[in-house]
Order: sequence, then C-alpha cells, then structure tokens
Amino acid sequence: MEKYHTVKDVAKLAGVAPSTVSLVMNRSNKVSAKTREKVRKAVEELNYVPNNFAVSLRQTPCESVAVLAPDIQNPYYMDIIQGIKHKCEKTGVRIQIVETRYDPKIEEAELNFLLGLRPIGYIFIGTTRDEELISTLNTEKVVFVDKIDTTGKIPYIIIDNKKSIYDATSHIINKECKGIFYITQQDGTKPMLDRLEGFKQAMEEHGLDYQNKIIESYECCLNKLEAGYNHIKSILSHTKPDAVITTSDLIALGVIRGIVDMGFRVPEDISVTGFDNIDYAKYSIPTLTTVDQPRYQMGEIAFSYVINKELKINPLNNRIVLKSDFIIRESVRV
Amino acid sequence: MEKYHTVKDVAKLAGVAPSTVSLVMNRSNKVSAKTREKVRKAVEELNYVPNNFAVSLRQTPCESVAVLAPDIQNPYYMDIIQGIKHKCEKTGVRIQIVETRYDPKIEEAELNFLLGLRPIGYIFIGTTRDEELISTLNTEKVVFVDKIDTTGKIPYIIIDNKKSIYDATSHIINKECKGIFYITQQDGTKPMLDRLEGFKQAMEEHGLDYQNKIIESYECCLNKLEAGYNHIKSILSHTKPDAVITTSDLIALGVIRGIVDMGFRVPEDISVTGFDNIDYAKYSIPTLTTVDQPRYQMGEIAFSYVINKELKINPLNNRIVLKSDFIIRESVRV
DNA sequence: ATGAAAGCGCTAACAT
DNA sequence: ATGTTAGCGCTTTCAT
Repeated sequence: MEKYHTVKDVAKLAGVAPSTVSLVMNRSNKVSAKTREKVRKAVEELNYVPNNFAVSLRQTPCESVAVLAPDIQNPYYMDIIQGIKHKCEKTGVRIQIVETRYDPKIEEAELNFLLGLRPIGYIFIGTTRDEELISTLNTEKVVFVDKIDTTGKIPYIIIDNKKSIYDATSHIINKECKGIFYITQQDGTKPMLDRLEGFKQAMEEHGLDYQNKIIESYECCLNKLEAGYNHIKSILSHTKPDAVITTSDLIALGVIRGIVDMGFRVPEDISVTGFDNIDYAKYSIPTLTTVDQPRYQMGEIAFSYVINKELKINPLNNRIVLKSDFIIRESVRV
Repeated sequence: MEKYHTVKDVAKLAGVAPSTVSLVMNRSNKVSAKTREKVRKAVEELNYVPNNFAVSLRQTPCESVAVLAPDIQNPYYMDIIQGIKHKCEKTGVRIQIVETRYDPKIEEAELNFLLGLRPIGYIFIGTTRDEELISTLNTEKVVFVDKIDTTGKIPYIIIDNKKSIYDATSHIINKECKGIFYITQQDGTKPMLDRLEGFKQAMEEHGLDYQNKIIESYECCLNKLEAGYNHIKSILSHTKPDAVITTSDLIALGVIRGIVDMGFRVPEDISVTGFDNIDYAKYSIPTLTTVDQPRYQMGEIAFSYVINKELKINPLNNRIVLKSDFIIRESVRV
C-alpha cells in the first residue's frame, strides 16, 4: 500500500512552502496566479487530497451534524434524514449518519464514535433509550426527533402520537368495525406508549374490548413486513378481525399481504391502517390509509434547531408538535 | 459552546501524564490497577471522549471503508450497503457512506471527502460515471458493485444484466404477450445498456417490434415510483400493452398502481416485471415477478475484496458474476 | 509502571 | 505574496 502524499510533498514539488500550498487549497485568491498554477500542477501530479483528519483537527469545531437513527432501511427514518441532508447541503455542513438497529450496545458505541467527531450538533431520531448517555452531551447542541425528552433540557420534534392513533381508531370504529386488532413494534419508546394509549382510549370510549387484541412485537422493529405478515396470519388462524391498526406502514403492508394470502379482502373484509405515510403508501394496492408524519420537515426543523443558536425553545415547553394528518385511502372501509 | 476536554485535562485531574491516559484508553492492561482507576474516574467526571480526528491522524491508516452509492433511499442500494455493513461490524471496520443522487458534481465532491478520510478501501456502487476520478485512486483498494470497469484494473461484482432481462423478456413473450413495453432509468451506466440489449435481442429473436416501446427516463433514477406511475399512464392513454418490463422493482410498483388506476388488472390485462427483488417484492399485491440480485451477498463480497489483499481477481477477467434468478410471482400472466 | 518529548498533517499567526 | 513557526489532540518511542 503506497503512502499518501502530504502538503510537504506538494510544497517540495512546487518549490514553495507548505503554508502556501495550504493557502492555495483554501483561499487561493490570496496567492499570486503564478504560484497558484505551480501548486495546482503539483497537486494534480501527485493526486494530492488533504488528510481530512489533520484538517479537522486543526480547525475545530468541524462543521458536521451527527445523526443517530435506529434503522436506515426504514423509509420513515430515511426520509427524516433526507430532510436533514437537504439543509446540510444548503449550508455546507456535513452529515454523519449512524444506525443503532434498536440495539443499546450499538447505540452506545456509535454515540461514542459521534462524540469523537466533535460535531456542531446531534440529532437523535427515534429510539435512543439510554438517557444517561445523552446526559454526557452538551445539551445545547442536541435535538430529538420522534423521541421525547424527560429531562426538560432537550428540544424535541414530534407529532401528537396519542391523538393520531386515537383519531385513526375512532374513524375505524365509526365505520362499523368493532373487532379491532392493534399491532405495534415494541421498542420501548414513549411515542409508542402514547399511540397505544390513544388506541385504548378510543376503544374504551366506545365500550369496545381490546383484551387479547394488542400485539406488541419485537420483530416489528426491524422486520416489519415479515412480522406484520406473520402476526396477522396467526391472528386469522383463530379469529377474523374487522380491522387492524398498525404503527407503521411497513407493518400494514405485511398485514395486508397476510390477509390476502388467507383468502380475505382489504378493505371489504378487513380494514388496515398504517402509520408514517411513506411515499409508497399512495401507490400500494390498496392504497394505504395512514397517519402522515411530515418526515422531511421534521428533519429540516431538527437541523435548524441544532445549528441555529438563536432558535431557543421555551424550557418549560421544549417541544415542537407538528401537525399529523390522518389520510384516508383505500385500505379502510368507507 | 463549551470547550471539549482533552487528554491533558484528564491527565491533570487524575494527576498523571497524558501518555498514561492514552494507555488507559487503549491498552489498559499496561497500567497499574490503581492509576487505571484514577484515570477512569477523571474520564468519567469530565465525560472525556478522545477527539477522533487526533486519534485517526496519529494512527493512519484508520480502519474504514468508503462506500459511494447513488441513492440510499432505494432499498436495492441500501441492501448492498447492509451487506457491507455486516462484514464491517464483524471485523471492526467503520463504514463511511455517501450518496451521489446521480449527480456528477456531488459525486466528485463526495469522492474527495472520502479520499481525505484515508480509508483502507473504496466500494463504488452503481452509477459513478467519471472514470478519471477513479484513476486517481490506488486501484488496489477499489471494488465496483453493479458497475463495470473498462480499464481492466478494478474488480467488479455484477450479475449478467443482459441475460437477466433477456430471460425475463423471453418468458413474457412465451406467455403470449406481444405488445411489450420497456421502462428503464436513464443513468448512463453499462448495466442499463446491457439490460436494454437483452430486451432488444429477445424481442428481435421473436420477430417482435420494439419501436416506440422503450422508455428511457431520467425521472426513473430518483423518483421511481412516481415516474413509473406517470409513464404507464401516459402509455395507456393511447395504447394498451400486454406487458411492461421495468428495470427496478420500484418502477414496477409505480407502473402497477398506474395500470390499476386506469382500470386494468395486473396480470390479467397487463403483465409487469420488476428488477432487484427487494424485500417488499414478495409482499406486494400482486407479488412481483422480478430478477433477483443477491444484494446482501454483493455487499459482503465487495467488502472481502477490498479488505483482503490476498483475494486477487485475474486481471484478464477481473469480474465476479453472481447468479441472478428470474423469480416468477403473481404480476405476470401464467 | 509512568513520564517526557517528538511528531502525525495540517493551518493560522506572525514575520518578511 | 510567501515563508517560518507553532500547535491542534493524540499516541508512541524512549527514558526513567
């Protein structure tokens, strides 16, 4: 493996001082056209690219934003990240994305890696469970997305999860569906608890029973399609629900396939709702009734708060609640 | 913004030398239990995390693999990346992922960023057009995935794209479909040209006409669902194909929705095939007939070649062609 | 077992 | 306009 070239190599080849090379690389207008050309030639000849670690070490804090998400294969999280990314590109800030796969061990390791990068801000999306880890951070530079802060120090961007599911459930109930199952990922986060509460409340208010109708599943964290598929098949082997409410579009898509495979129709026999409103939700067959989370916007706002020190959230009310629409499409009976 | 702590801070607080702190952080067995404890306490108290840039600067080459992909929102690319990631985790190598969005400008900038990271290897997935850029790399450390090297220097991992589409098309033709449309992303890569050739050859061999039946679309690069949807609607506004062959599962899913929205059925009226076999392909309605690319495996193999210097590909035949199965599901007429 | 000192590659401050 | 020098934070000899 050959050695990489350094400023010194370039400087020597061009017959100038290392600092001149640096000037050419960074603010070439400070250098005479002639020297600039010499240096350019040397850079070209050696294929010189500055060592990023040396550069970043010298000019801390480096302009980067750290993003931690549970599962970047899930389009929901990826859409939020694209929102952040878009803002990053506009402002010339780099983005460093890491994935925890809902594993606290990985989460800790990855957070440590991010800390070592000295980013100007941290955006935690979703699941991060370990509050202690976060307590080690300078909280001025942290924002949560789809995650609640219990310490009152960290701003978070969220939708009203309880109300979203409450509304969805109420809608379903009003469509004469009484036997309603609920399938959710068991990731231990507050938003998921809130959603569950919303479901229970709607059911209770209509005097409906939800005993044995709630499935909280670990499998629904990372293998949503498959888990949704398997859960509904297992349900259908002993009973036929009128509707299934899920907490993810991907779970819903797996559920729909399972229903069809068991010989039923969606929504004629069974209504299904998703959550998130991923891009595909309006293309699926049937199109998916779901709760829209403004994913892209969540990412953009998160970025603004992490970058912009002026944007302070009231410490007594340190959250931004975004509007989440219940979008009625074909997968629910009319 | 508070300053980050350094080794010196920790050393001072613990009453030891910086080098001792370093020892504790890296090979704590070299240090007496007592000092180790003192240092641990100081680290804890200051929430000290080493500056990654300083560490990496000191101990080059840092163990990381650079991955460049056109679109990490596309599950096809993300699956390949997960294959790489899996191997990275096993070997303790970091992965640095960047996205080009099919934009040569971004590609160049991101490649430069990656170069500055001094990774032990580079994996280029998909679209990278600029051969010149790559010529600046030490080719021993580069592998292509789903991309062909014309210089003969760089190993690449690929499926037989021409044959894959040839087989798919032939299958469709044999099912009595004669009016066959072809919708593909126009990303200017060799694999896409190969696929198109495969399509043409199959059509020609059966004496079928493909004039005005081939849609090469830029929109199909980044907005596959929407582009597929729009293209088929536009086709259906003037003619009704027997079948549509696409070069991406996402395009196919958009096409299917478009067909249904125009009042036709898949596959009864129109057969549709995808490409890649993304996870969702076996859950969609109808399930998707498609060409399976062993995405995860492609990522794993790429990693092995980039890391393992012993794994040399014959310079006269520097490619690994993986098996790609044509998977027949519901979206094609039987 | 621990400390002192050098240096990774770069840039910024200062000098010319 | 360009060169000299110092030092970012860390690890690694080399002493002790």
